[in-house]
Amino acid sequence: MEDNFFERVYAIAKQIPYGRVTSYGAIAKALGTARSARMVGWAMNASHNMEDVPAHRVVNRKGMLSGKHHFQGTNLMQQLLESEGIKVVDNQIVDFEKVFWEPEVRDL
DNA sequence: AAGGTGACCGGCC
DNA sequence: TGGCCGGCCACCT
Repeated sequence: MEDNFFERVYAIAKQIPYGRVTSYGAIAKALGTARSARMVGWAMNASHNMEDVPAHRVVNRKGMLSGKHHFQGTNLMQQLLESEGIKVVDNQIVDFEKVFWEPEVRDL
């Protein structure tokens, strides 16, 4: 699966610690393509096949569960986050700044 | 090959 | 984070 860009995104997503979340832009930035945050989201879309990718820990910069609509259950994403101790209210992560985790920038 | 799309971001009102 | 607009990059048909 080392075909392309997706692999990069997955590598970062897998590094997200338990009980922490990050944003698409942060991942994009770590990849060196900060402006293509959209591409990160697109990559996450394909992450449905990758069980190792905790896509539920990836939200937009506002801390809103923008991608929850793409999960199986309507509230699955929120359930997973709360299960990790992250408070979620109205599709928005509470204390987003506190649980936010910035991925390490790895230059390949 | 060209055009459309997307789980976004930043800027501005 | 109230809402709208443009840009940006890779993927798909």
